[in-house]
Amino acid sequence: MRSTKARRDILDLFHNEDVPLSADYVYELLNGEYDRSTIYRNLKNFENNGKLRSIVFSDKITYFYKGSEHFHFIYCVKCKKFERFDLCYSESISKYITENLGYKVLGHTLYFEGICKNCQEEMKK
Amino acid sequence: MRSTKARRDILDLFHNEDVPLSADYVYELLNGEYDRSTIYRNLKNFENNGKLRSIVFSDKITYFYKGSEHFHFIYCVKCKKFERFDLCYSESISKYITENLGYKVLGHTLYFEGICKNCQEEMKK
DNA sequence: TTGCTTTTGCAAATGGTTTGCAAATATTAT
DNA sequence: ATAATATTTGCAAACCATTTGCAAAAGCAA
Repeated sequence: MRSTKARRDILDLFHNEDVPLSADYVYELLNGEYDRSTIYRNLKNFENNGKLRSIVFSDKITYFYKGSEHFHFIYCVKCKKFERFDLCYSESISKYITENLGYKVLGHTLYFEGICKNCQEEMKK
Repeated sequence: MRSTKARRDILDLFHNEDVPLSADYVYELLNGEYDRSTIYRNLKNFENNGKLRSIVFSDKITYFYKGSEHFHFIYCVKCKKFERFDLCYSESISKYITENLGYKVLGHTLYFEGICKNCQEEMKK
């Protein structure tokens, strides 16, 4: 895979980013400097070589995040923002699935949806 | 909400079904007797009144399942079938999110992906 | 059955994502 | 550096699950 300006710019966005980004949001963060197809293609490339991971929420949009760590998200259905949390019981569930159902587990997806603190305050007004 | 043949036929499919069904599969199971828009509209109706729940997998297709119970799924990426499992630690995670992040939790999605026993055998051949 | 409301089928629209292709850019050998 | 080769980009069109507008059909109460 060659190093191009588009790829460097896209990947840079994720370095200090803790929450998942959609292709469209990446496009906007880069001020439309690259075509959407370029963004989509490269996000997928990064996912294939492990630099990014992706998750699909109930809105059916793919969100990407750094592939180096393992964590999960809670999504506020009002303000549409994510927050990260690290608690995860996947290992014990994986064990259960492997031992009792015989699967070879490849991965899992876990996310919560709710209303964040700020939005709860907003709604009281 | 009125009782129509379409609604009765659609809902009947879920009574003895343990795994999630897509709108398209519902359409096929009913031999194309109803228009896809009818299927889509009614699945969404059922979800709104609690008769069904839905989950979106990484394929971005909405799958519906009986709303009466709470359970999760493991999906075989080879044979594309689901299997249900009931183990879930969502309550302790919910508690964590509520107490530490201040969210009001509305729901969660948890699924695993892997390769089922049969497909593992197949792959050995 | 009448009259009113909801539901259905059809066709067209939607929207995120993908793809074909020619032009532009990165890499490699000269 | 330069030319030769392979990859990547931008553009426009295609995809595909899902949604929507609208007129005809079906459910339901009186």
